[in-house]
Amino acid sequence: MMAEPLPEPPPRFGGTRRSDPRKRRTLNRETIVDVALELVDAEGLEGLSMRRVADRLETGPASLYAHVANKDELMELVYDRVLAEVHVPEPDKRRWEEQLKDALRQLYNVLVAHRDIAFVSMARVPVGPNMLRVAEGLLAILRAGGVPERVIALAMDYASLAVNSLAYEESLYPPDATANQIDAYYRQVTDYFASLPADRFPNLAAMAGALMEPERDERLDFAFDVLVQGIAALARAGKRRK
Amino acid sequence: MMAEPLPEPPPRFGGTRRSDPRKRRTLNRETIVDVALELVDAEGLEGLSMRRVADRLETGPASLYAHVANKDELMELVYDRVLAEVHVPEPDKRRWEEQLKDALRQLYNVLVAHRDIAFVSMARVPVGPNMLRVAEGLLAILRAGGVPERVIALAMDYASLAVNSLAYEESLYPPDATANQIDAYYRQVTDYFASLPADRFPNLAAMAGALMEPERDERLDFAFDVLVQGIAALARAGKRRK
DNA sequence: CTTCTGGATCGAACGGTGTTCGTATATGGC
DNA sequence: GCCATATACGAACACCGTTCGATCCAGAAG
Repeated sequence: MMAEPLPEPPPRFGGTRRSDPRKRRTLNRETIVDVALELVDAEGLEGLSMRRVADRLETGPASLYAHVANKDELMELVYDRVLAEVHVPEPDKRRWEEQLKDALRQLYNVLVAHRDIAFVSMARVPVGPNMLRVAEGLLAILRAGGVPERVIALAMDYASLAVNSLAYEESLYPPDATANQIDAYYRQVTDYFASLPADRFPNLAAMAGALMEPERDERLDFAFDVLVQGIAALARAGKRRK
Repeated sequence: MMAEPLPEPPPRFGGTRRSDPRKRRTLNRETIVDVALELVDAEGLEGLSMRRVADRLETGPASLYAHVANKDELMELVYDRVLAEVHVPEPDKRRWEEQLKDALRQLYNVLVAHRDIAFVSMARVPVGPNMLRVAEGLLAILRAGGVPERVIALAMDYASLAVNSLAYEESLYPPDATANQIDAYYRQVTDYFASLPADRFPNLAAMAGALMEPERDERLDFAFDVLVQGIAALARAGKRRK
């Protein structure tokens, strides 16, 4: 921890082109990404703008472009920084399904902890060092499990899509919403479904209650179960065909 | 087809507050959604702005807000308009898995045909009349197949997420990119993976080729297979537990 | 037929956005 | 000590969603 920095002294009398010349040469990719991640953590991607990053660094937005190609690249750098928190275990061939599920779940948890950052990797695949590390770890688990190469290729693709979109979807609930508020919203939707004309929407009206019942954790478990069981089933089929 | 409309006559001499008084009262939700969809089809969601919709209707952006709450609502209306193209078949209990897969695939195709419109339903669930109709149809198929209610609730959730995110992901390739360009890009990524240090990334380096090999159609088939097989497996498990 | 009124219309403006341009500046290599 | 070059950055451009208020006019009320 550093001591709280003193407030800025007033500028010299005769006009100041540089706000504080001592501050030069302090800008770099790393601090820019740091600040950008702070903004994302505080307000989500919507709160991230070049101007606000620049403000926090006491400079103008143009200065950032010497270190970062554009906002997209900055977001990808932030995304990879977040992935630094993910740890993928050493593969154990007897438990590959469980390991895969745990790893995906951990990935999900890390993403959700940083608001809607998952959106970044839905727009394009950000190939940063940590992304590579995580991918390497997942590949190791699948290969140790004896999953055929072709199935691995497809599974990696689909798994990353599933984790990222699940995380993104989850992140859209405002983090300060109480369980009561979310519950109230669900009840509203349920009531609406139940109120639909039963002749045109018999199934929707009948299942209104059931549709809204599953809790967050159950939905997640279901999604990862579907994913891993599906991969395992296709792995067996793939091996048989060989 | 109507005759090409004549160009606007020059305004009367003494200044014109209304560009053309005859044109009043022509604005309504439907035409606004029409124009918005045109813009999305032409340039994707990025090309959709209140100002450009207004321009095409020869008015100012403020005029739209009498018919549409905000841009989000407009996008949801466009999304539901797109879903009008989806037709879900009558359920046949013996073929529910195949029917489900076909329906999801059709939904996917319709979404992809309208650029990145799928993004709209990832941000929130747009409950429009066509969304209801499609949901009703999917529910009918799953119920006819004897899938337990709880599994249906979870499956609907996950299926819509999967279809929408697959469609969104696909839509990010610029539609005017040639197969050659996409191929070249893949080769570039493959080469990069292959060039990674084999001591730190043994699996990634070894599988570089295999990872990029699957074609679009195969990736889609895999995803929908995983989804439907996973649901079927959990449906069996759910029934047994009863 | 006139008057009233409430919704539709819409010019102007507010406060933001990403990015570029041109210029100023300070530092590393000579 | 000089200079090339990477960095810094004020200003501006071209957008964006949305709001405010004034204006207009169709249809209801009298």
